[in-house]
Amino acid sequence: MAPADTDSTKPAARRPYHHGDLRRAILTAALDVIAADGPAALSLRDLARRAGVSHAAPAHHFKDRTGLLTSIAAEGFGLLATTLREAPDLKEAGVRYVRFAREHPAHFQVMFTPGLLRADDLELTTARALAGDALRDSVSAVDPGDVDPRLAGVAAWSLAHGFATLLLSHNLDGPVGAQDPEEVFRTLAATLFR
Amino acid sequence: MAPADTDSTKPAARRPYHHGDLRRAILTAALDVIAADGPAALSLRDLARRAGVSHAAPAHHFKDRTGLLTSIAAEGFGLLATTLREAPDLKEAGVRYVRFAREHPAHFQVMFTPGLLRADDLELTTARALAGDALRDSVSAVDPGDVDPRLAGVAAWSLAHGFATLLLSHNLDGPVGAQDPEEVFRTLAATLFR
DNA sequence: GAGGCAATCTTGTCAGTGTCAAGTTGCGCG
DNA sequence: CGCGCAACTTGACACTGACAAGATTGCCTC
Repeated sequence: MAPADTDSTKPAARRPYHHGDLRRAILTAALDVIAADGPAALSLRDLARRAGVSHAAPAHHFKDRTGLLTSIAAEGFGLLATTLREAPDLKEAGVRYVRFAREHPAHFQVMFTPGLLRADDLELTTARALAGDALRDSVSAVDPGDVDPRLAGVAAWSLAHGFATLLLSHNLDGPVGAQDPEEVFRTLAATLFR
Repeated sequence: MAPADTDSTKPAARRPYHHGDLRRAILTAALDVIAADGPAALSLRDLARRAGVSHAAPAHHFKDRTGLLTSIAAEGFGLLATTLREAPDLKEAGVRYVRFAREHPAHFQVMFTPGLLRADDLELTTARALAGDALRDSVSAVDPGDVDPRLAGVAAWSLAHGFATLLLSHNLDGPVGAQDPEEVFRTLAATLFR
């Protein structure tokens, strides 16, 4: 309850005002709820309660329920873009795509559910474009071979996205079992893209 | 508006009672809403209004909002199973998987969003198992070659599912463009599984 | 260093929703 | 003929998202 650090030096970024970092608090609480019970279980009032603020406080940071989810999606695409950029080659990019979905299930789920998002939001569209660029670059880095690069991109993305989605929806619990999903995907991609 | 057939012969199945086939009416209305605006936009009271019944009527056929969605998912898995059974080979099964997603977007969406469903529902689990069997049979029909058939199944499913999902979430509007998605998937599968 | 200003948060309210409980209707079957 | 049961209605309650209007507080300027 009592402030742990009363030193006057402001850490680095803007520490907003008089209550705390509400925006971030609500975001992380929302991510918890979504990861546990899906976006449908998310309630602004519940998030406000968890953060110890009044029921209308969230609306000031994210206007809407849709606004909150859109912010989450934008953040997700940003994270995904940097993740893909760190991959040395295409196959590894796929592995990290799957890892991203497992480590950020809430982001992932929201990112690919357009019905929840404000499609024309600027932050969202730019972040998504950035992630798209990262994916395209990964594809073009591979030896062009004889296939249409755009088709190859769709193939790689479909494979990784399908695997990740089925994984999150517990549809691979049987086939994959106790094995490490990333390793399964690695061998899968290797046999397919040989 | 007026009943077209007033003949006393009951068609074949149980024509319920004094109002009409409410269960089916609510199901199809729900599918319309979900296809248009996603499962989040679905309201039992709205469905009741469309069917011209009182707000609590749907609860008698599907207990819950979750119950309604679970029924939709079960129906979807049933449809998917028969669809897959009709395919001559594995690649064609993939094509029909994609076609299924396009023709039944509401079913597809709900089927793979576990947060909306009653996971232990009997109808659902049996229908899902049936679809799983159909998929497995399609995979085992192909020349076993040198790869683990279970891995091959996961690969094929991931590819088709990822493609379908990305298609429905409008993430392939750019790369695929005006081309026929099924044809794109066909060539994609051909180059990948050569 | 004092005043004001804008961002942040609160309080109050409204329509809409899911769900439960209890009543009503009407068909079918004995 | 009447009785039972499934299908539906009516009513109520707690909860939610959204909006409007007011209160608080940190910061910036002069």
